[in-house]
Amino acid sequence: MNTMENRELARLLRETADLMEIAGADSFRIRSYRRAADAVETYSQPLRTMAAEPKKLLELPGIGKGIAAHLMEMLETGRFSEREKLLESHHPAMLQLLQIQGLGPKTIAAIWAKHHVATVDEVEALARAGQLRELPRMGEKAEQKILKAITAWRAMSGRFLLSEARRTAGEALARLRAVAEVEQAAAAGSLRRGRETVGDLDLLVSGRRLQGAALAAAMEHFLGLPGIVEIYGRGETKLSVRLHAGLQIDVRWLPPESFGAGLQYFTGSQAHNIALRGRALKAGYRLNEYGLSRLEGSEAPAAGGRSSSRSGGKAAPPAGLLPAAAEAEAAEEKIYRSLGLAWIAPELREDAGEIEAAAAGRLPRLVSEADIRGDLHMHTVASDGRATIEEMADAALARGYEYIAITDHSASLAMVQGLDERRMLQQLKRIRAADASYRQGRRPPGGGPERPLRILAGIEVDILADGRLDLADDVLAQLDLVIGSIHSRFDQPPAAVTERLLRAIEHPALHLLGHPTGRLLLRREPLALDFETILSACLQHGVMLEINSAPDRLDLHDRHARRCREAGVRVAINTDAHHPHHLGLLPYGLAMARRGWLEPGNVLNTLPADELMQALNARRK
DNA sequence: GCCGTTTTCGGCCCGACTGTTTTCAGTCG
Repeated sequence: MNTMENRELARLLRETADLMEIAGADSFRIRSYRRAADAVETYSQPLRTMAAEPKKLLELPGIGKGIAAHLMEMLETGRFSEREKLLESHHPAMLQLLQIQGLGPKTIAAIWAKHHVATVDEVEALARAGQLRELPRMGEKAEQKILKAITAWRAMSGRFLLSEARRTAGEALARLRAVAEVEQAAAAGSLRRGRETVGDLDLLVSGRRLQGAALAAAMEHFLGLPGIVEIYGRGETKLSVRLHAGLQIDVRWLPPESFGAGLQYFTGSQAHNIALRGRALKAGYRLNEYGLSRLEGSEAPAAGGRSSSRSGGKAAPPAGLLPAAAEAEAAEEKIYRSLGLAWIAPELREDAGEIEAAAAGRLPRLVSEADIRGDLHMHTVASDGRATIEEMADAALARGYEYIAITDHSASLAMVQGLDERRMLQQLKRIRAADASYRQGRRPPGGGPERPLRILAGIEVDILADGRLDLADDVLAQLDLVIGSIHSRFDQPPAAVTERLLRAIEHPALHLLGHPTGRLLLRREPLALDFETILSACLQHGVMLEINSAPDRLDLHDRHARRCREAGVRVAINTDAHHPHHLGLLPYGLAMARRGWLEPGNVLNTLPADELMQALNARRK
């Protein structure tokens, strides 16, 4: 029986599309493969369950006879001959080269044709030797750019976006929890702290009957997790594996009475733990992963010894990124309390003042999912979204939101058929009509009483190289919300991008600055912009910043979020939803907002609808 | 390759920008 998951099938299709691109295949054909990959990945059921009825595959949008046959081959044999054929004439390392900013299929093909070279290391050597510039339309500047991009790529490789890591952690934890003797299972480490990228996963398990043969059986069961390609280490209490994608997972067993202490210890960060242990020492304690104990001369373990509480009553700890068992956090809380500290949210544990604040009782009341009243950045079929205004509105109602803003792309993002003035005005009419209907009250799709939803009209407008916005002022003036983003030439020097943003901030129509510090994608180096200057310009002009929760990008850094708080510049935490289910991806942006110590008052979309409108209109005066 | 049909072919994905050019190819979104 084949175990290929949808994600794996989608990956093979995408890689094949990449190889086809290097091979110079027809671009529409390539696009079909990519669209099919999207369809496979977002399909709700595992395709392997449909292997018996190949015809059902054809019901998926973007999958026709050709790709259905490819999928059947993969499901039945685990192989994909079309891809293998391409790999005979092309090198698999080319797929990595495509991740280098500025290196595209044409250049990669040209390098191969001339030098028969395809790995990152080899291309780097060519560039250093000044041999890349011998290729047509390549010069010294381009060569230097590629060298820089390789450095940036190296810095990011080996780390995984929070969204990917979180999804994998969810699957891995589910597998552990399926074992009867496992009473507690939680993710610790940088994932729990909500870092934008995660190096590896630390999973902790515990259970009173989870020992001896039961523990060994549980570990064995875990090894059935799809995608494991290597077992690094396998001891009595620890298991280390590597997944296909390269992510490493460590599973650690802890005695039940140490679970809280272990969770604290393995959540880190290291700097936080060092500071905390220092504080413990001063107070006469020793803190390690097994608990907090008095140093000699004193008895009575202070905390971490038996987390007893089977209370079941929920103390409702502040919502973290991954819902760890409430009782585990309660055990953690004991440790902090014993050290004279309030429990510190994982996102804050960076030794960045959180311990002092906890001691003084001045920890922020962090913004949480429950505070968010609406989403102010979403796309529809008018540009590159997958759903209509009404479908997005229904999804928002189902989440209990009070308002949304429809913000499709403007014209210069031509690939997605962005809106020009004429189409924006048509879209505006549709949004106003939908608003008129939904503000009267609607029953959420899942049931429940009728509730009103405000639908604001907006645009994600492109900030051009000279700082102009790419829609006419008289059209922008009719919109409730204008988000300015840069969609091209992020490889401009930081000073040029800063200048570009500053010009846009002066534009009276702009409310929100999207991608304010440069995108943090796996392929990209975060841009070092002059953030202080940007912030003071925002403050002066009443422009706010966006924290974009889209899974492949976290634009604002935590230190920047914290500077927003200090400077009094509001942020909006939006999902950039292209599909109704993207509205549920809020945690990625929230984690960053929380790491930036943001409180509800710092966040635009925690405001009630009336106050939100006031805040937006204030910009106009 | 897929899709839709005015159904078995023709349309689908294009503008901004850079570095290389001297008119435009390649990359990105």
